Amino acid sequence: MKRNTWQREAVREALASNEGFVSAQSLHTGMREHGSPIGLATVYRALADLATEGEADSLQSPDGEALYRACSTSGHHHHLICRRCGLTVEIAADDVEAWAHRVASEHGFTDARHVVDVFGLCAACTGSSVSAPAVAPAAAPHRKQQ
Amino acid sequence: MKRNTWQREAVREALASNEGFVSAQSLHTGMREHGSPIGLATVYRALADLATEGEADSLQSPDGEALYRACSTSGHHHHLICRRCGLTVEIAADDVEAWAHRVASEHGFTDARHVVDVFGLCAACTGSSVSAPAVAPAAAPHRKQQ
DNA sequence: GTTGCTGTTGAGTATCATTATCAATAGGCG
DNA sequence: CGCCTATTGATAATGATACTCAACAGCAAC
Repeated sequence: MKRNTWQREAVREALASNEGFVSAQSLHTGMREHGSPIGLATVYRALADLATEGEADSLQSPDGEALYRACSTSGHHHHLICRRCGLTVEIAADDVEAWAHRVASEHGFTDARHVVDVFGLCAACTGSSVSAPAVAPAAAPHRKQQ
Repeated sequence: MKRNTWQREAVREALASNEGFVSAQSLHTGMREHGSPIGLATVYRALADLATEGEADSLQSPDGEALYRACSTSGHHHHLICRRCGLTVEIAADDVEAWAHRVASEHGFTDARHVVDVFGLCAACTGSSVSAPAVAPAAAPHRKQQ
């Protein structure tokens, strides 16, 4: 039986309070900074569950990190993501859905899924593009500083 | 100055001899099995270089691994990938390019890039879908066995 | 409210991919 | 041929994520 724990709810809320995509790591760090003693493993588990249940969307960042986001639109959709501040807009893309299935079947492929995401600079970040990030860095996805 | 080494050439060839996307790890393993004493770090470096120079395309597998492929089409294009055997077809997608830029600018985003890939089952794999993989597993991207 | 069963948690550890380190090696120009 | 320096590769380091297992905490029955 599935139990209700404050941890799972806390992860859901922390995710919902985020504008854009966040990594499990940074979500965990953020939650601890807010006083929650939640464990890292639990955050990973909760995020995986939410993604499975369709309450969250996930994508792979170019760095190979998995990023998560609580999505308001329940159905299938795609994302327009600011690569500077992480701001995310949900976009419907019926044209693209149709295109994906068409090219798949043209080449004999079946059971087509697709990954379609657009990265750019949002209006705010375009303006302040040359200087340091002007927006809350907490909202931005975690980046490795290698 | 950029030097020509047999290692770099060997990676290029190994990549070219592959139908679909391969991970750096499996490419390295395969090369060693063919008798090449090349080092893992060198394979990573060579793949990163090839990707930078546009001689190879890379994408993140759902497992978070980076996969590489030698692409014949020089310009910008996308991929239709069999999730069973790794077979990859290069597809042009002018419609999608236009769409991506349109939705980006509609939302005030600039400098739009996009990730567009279609995963499915190729004709051969669709036929043998219920049983074990019928195609050469060497051609399939490496998968973690967790 | 108490008890007991069992799903969940979390600290630590393991694993895997990838990158950094650095001494030894080998292009390629003179 | 010899030198300079880019490249290599064995190994260690790093970072994300998954696993382990004992302690804990929902929840239902009493």
